[in-house]
Amino acid sequence: MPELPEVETTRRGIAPHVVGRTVTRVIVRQPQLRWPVTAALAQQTTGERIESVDRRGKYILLGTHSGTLILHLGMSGSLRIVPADSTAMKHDHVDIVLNDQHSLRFRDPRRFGALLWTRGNPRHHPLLASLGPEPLDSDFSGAWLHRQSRHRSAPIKSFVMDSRVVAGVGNIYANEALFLAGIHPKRAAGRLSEQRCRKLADSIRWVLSEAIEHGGTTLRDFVNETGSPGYFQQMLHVYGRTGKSCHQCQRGIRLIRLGQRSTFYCPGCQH
DNA sequence: AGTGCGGCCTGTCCGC
DNA sequence: TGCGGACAGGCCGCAC
Repeated sequence: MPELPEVETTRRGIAPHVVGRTVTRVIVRQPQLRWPVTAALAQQTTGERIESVDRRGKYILLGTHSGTLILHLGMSGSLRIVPADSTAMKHDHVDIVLNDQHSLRFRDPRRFGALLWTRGNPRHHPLLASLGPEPLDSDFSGAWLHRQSRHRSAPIKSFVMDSRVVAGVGNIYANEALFLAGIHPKRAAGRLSEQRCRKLADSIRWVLSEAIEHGGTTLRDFVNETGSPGYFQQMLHVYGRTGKSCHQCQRGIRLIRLGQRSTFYCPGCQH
């Protein structure tokens, strides 16, 4: 479910409710997520005061004095602030109970999400260490994209979805950014000019920022920390629009598979 | 080293 | 209405 804008929307939503609070208890109803949620994690987190809520790619980082709780929402995860005594639903796997009678509740039907505890700098954690630049930071640019893509034969869409190239660009926004940049998703990454790389970097940055401003894209069941949906879906140009007419040229949007992922593009606008 | 695929899960939707 | 199969927003880890 959540791509970077949804994760950022979640981060901003929960931050005011968790920063400064202390974890009084961690309730694990279903430990089998992407990696098992251990008793040690619950023990290490309990008693810690949450000092910061950061994001790196699609990871949410809850910082405390002695370590960091790393959260990933996977495909179907969500976080909500709920009264601590509210009834847990079927897929509410973990509650981080806070000292204000509220809980940060992690729900994840497909269980591709993750909760990990790490001491020391979370950016050095194996899962985060090899992530590329943040797409909204200044070190991500057309020049970077151009340099990284030389002599690479992979389709440009797969390339920008590689988290080592740039962190957090998922399927929806990869499709949308390529449309905005006028680039065919199958084009070999290494064959893009620097100018087109610049256009693509700008498009990635623009589409992610826009989506964050609109509270994320609601597909199926994305909801923010209060349970309300995002409004970016109506802004999509290609994602999920197979056969519908292009907003720019009226031709039919096409669907192909690229690296096992649905890939949408306009045959008139993207080359 | 780079590329492409299988697999982890549940829920939903579509065609028969 | 029921059933099987395909598919879904992510990403690690493996084989080539």
